[in-house]
Amino acid sequence: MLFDDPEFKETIASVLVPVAVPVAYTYKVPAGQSVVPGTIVKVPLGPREVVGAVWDVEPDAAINPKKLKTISRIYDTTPPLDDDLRRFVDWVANWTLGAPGMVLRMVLRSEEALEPEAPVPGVRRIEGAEPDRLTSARRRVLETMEDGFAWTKSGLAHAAGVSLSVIDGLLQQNVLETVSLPASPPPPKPQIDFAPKPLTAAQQAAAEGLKENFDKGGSVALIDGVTGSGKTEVYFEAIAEALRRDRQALVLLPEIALTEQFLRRFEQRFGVYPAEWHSEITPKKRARVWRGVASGDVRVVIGARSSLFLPFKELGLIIVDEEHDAAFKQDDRVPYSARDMAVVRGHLSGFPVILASATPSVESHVNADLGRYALYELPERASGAALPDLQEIDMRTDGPERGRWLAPALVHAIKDTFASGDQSLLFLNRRGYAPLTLCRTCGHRFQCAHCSAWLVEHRFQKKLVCHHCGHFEPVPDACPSCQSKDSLVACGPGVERIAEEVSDLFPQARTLILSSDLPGGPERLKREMKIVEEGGADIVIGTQLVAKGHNFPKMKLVGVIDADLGLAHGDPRAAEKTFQLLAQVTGRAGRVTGGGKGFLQTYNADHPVIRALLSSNKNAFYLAEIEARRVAGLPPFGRLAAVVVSGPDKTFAEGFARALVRAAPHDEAVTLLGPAEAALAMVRGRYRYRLLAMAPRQFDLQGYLRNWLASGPKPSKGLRVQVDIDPQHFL
DNA sequence: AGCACGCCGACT
DNA sequence: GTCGGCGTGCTC
Repeated sequence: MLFDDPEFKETIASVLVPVAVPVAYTYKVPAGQSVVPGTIVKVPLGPREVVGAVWDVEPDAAINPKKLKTISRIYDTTPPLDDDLRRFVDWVANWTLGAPGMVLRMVLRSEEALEPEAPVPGVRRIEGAEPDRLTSARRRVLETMEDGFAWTKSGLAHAAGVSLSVIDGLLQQNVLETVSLPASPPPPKPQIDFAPKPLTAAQQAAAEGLKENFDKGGSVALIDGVTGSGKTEVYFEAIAEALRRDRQALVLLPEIALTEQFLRRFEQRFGVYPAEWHSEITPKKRARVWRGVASGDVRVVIGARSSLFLPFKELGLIIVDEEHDAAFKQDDRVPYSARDMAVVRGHLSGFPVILASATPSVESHVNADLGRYALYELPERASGAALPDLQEIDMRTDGPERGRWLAPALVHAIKDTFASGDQSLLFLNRRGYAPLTLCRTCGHRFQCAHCSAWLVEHRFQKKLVCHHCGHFEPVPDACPSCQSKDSLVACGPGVERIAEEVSDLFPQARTLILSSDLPGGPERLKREMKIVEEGGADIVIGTQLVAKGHNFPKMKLVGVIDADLGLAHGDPRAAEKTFQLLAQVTGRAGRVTGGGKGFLQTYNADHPVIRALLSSNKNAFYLAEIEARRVAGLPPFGRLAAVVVSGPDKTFAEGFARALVRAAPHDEAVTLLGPAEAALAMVRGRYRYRLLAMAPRQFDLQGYLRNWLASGPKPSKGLRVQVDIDPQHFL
């Protein structure tokens, strides 16, 4: 019988498609062709065709075979996704309660990469052929081509100093012929011993320890080093070790803005630039990096969180720099934490992962403390310069007069710094002139019509702006409520107001504001950053964007205008975020030349975050956080799981959370911390309610949540369940 | 009538 | 995530 003949037997395969469905779909494999798990394919899906990957061959077909469609294309020039990557995709999907296909989508982000690189059209000399007339331009072209190699048209025109039409003329006369140049050659490999820097004793010890981690499969190391202690030099040695072992390495950075200087430092150490991967890479380069990573031609990638899903051929190391940074969390589509998933990928594939930060997150600190992570501390600046001398200014007793924001002690320090020709940085994480405007007569407060936040006055632009949704309106002459004229007062300071006070106090000083909303956009900001770096400003007033990346060699003084800002709101990470931000900012003082000074203006001099900053004792901060959690009756760090439930429907989110509490075993209570991180969610304007639930690890949250989502009341549209759990405990 | 927009469900 | 179907409501 025909159907018993193996030649004619139809084979089927399950294929993950980039769609939010919970299972892989089944397709027929075209006759005479074969696929393996991981093969990248194109399949019909509804009215269109999509790229997916074979997840299983010969599955038990659970669907009417008559319904099956056939795989329309098999990408056989691209290597199939390996077991490790497929396990990783499944793991992340389960972890985030998302569809595996949506995770796979992050792997297959460059459809262009699946095609072999298009050959470059080029030209070559036809042996012996001569042009009818040898003009000087033509002679230059032929001389340039004497080596006999093929050239691209534009490259040749440029090298010979002629226009393209000269080349076209020679082609016309059959002196040159068009050929296909092989696509661009593989990028040069990093040279392991190109220019290693001499290491301090502490750096050397850390580098040695990291090398040993390669023999302990899937281990995690935390490098906790103060600003300027040379963390980068240490993990460069780990990259060198990965390269020695013929493995690829990946460095994750939280922001694109940080890549440029990293690329330069890498080039100085290894002699070549690493491949770059982030959202602003052009599609062509993106495809080239994807292919290179899959073929093994690319050995080191430096990228944003999405590079975690690249199909490395032989990945052997991931480094997460600035591991505490919230930018590693993706909030849309598949919500994942790249830092945590990096740990997972290392664990699944058995290679080391390195987390690095001057201010590690509390969970990483705890993991190191519990011995789950190897800890390497770099306590000193590599240059030997002392850390800045930090002092508090208690605003209750030593504050400025009414209507002023700089305390006398800080003004004095700025004066001294200015007199000795050094720079001062005044840090205030608040854009605009004043965070609140109200009417002196009737008490009217300017509120955003859309989201009820206060409108922030921007005096330069003469606008009242909502920092949550972007809504703005002109500053009116009269109070809209009582019509009184000249009765509006600005309450509290923003950077613009501090700048006003500074110009008043130091009219001779060159003052500059660094804030993301200045007219002129990113280009102007870049220019001004450079001006500051080169010493072209004496007093800089900046928001949080001065905290990272840039080195200001002449910066000798940092004054934090309001150290309490950010400690107040209901975000459970408020203390941690404030500590990290202020530690990074005050760490700038004297970073390059040493001998910096810092001042914290505070009304909460007893707050543990302020105390920890002043004592330069990070441990005091971590102890305080751990204690705060104990006092609040929450499960300790390192032992808990958390789920963020968010959606436009308060009733649903709360019902969900309550059901979660009820479902937990009574002695392992799930704790609710709602509405947590609500501010962040609302900034994005998508969710009105957000709750954070926590449960101990023994409680199967994923299983419970899946079940609940499937059988509970129908969730309103826009509901998101986001898992925010340190996965270390589940590995 | 013709079409813009929003919501909903299917997609193997 | 993306598409088509279908309802509502509005107009050179």
